[in-house]
Amino acid sequence: MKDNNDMPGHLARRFQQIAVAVFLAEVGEAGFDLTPVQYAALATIKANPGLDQVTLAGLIAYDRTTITGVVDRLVQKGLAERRASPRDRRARELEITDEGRRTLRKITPAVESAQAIMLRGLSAREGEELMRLLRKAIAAGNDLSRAPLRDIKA
Amino acid sequence: MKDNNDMPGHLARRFQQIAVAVFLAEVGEAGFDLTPVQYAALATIKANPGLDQVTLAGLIAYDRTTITGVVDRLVQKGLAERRASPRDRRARELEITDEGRRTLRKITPAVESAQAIMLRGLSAREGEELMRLLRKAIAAGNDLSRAPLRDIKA
DNA sequence: CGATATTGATCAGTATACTGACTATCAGTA
DNA sequence: TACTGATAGTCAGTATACTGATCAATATCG
Repeated sequence: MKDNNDMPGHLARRFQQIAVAVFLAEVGEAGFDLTPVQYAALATIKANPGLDQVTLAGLIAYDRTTITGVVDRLVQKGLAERRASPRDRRARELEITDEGRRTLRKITPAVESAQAIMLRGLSAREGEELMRLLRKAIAAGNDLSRAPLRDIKA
Repeated sequence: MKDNNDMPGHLARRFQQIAVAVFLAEVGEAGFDLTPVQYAALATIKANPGLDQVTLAGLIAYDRTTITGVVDRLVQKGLAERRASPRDRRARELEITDEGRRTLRKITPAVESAQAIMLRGLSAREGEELMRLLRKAIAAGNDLSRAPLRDIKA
C-alpha cells in the first residue's frame, strides 16, 4: 500500500495544519486573537471597501456559508462593520473600522514571521518553488471545490 | 500589502480545500461515503492491527480529541471495531472488520485517481517536486502543531 | 509501599468547511 | 407586468481541528 507520504492529499492536510498552528502561535504571542481566516477576510475588506459578502468570499475562496460566521466574529470584535447595501437590499456592505485598521497594522510583523516559519525547512529558492507549484496546482483545481477563487465582477 | 498568493499559509489552505473536494467527489462517485480522514485512519488500523487510539493519532498526525469522533464514525459504519485492551484498561484496541477490508480494497482506485486529479495542473516531475518540498517543510514544522506525526513506540 | 506524575480517552466549547434548504430580492423575458 | 431564473444571505446539520478540563488507570520514584 502507498505510504501517507506519497499522497498529496495527506501532505496538503499536514502542511495546512502546521501553517495554522504557526499562525496562531505567532499572532497570539504578539497579543492578538485572530485566526488565519479572519485575518485574510479583514485584509480583503480593507483593500476593497464596501464589498458584499459573496464578493469577499470569492476573493479569498471561502464558502458563502462560512463567510457569515467569519464576518460575525469580525463584527463582534469591533474590527469590521456590516450594513445593508442601499443598492441591493439582499446584500450587506462590509467596511473595516479604525480598530480593524490598527489591528491589521500591528499584526503584520507576526503574520509575516509566521509565513517564514512555515517554510523554515526550505531554502529561499525551495520556498519560492513550493509556492509556485502550489499556485499552479491550485489554478488547475480551482473549480473543483465549492468555494473557488473569483475576481471582482466588472 | 502582500498578495494572498505570496502567502504559503493561504496556498496551503487552498490546496487542502481542493484536495478534500476532489477526494470526496471521486470516492462518492465510486459509491462510498468516506472522508479523507476516515480513509487514512482505516488504512492505518488495517496496517497496524490492535493499535490504540493515541498510536493511531500519532501515525497520521491527528489530534487525540479528533480521533475519538473519527473512530466513532468508523465503528458506526461497521468498518472498524473498538474494544478494551486487556493489557491497559485505559486503552482501546482498534481492529478493522471484514467489511472495512472490503471497503478499503474497493475504494483504492478512487483514492488514487483523486491523488492524480489534485496534481493535474503539474507535470509528473513537478508533482514529485511538490511532494518533496511539502515533506521537507512538514518535517521541519512537525512539532509546531498539537498533533505531530509520531512513530510507533518501541 | 505510597505519593506523584504521566498517560489514554473523553467531553465541552469554539472555529473552519461543506451539503442542502430556505427567504428575500433582483434581473430578464414573454 | 407576470413569470422565471438567478443571486445574497442565512440556517440546520455534519465533520474535522483545536484548547483546556476531567477521569481512570498506569508508571515512576523516594
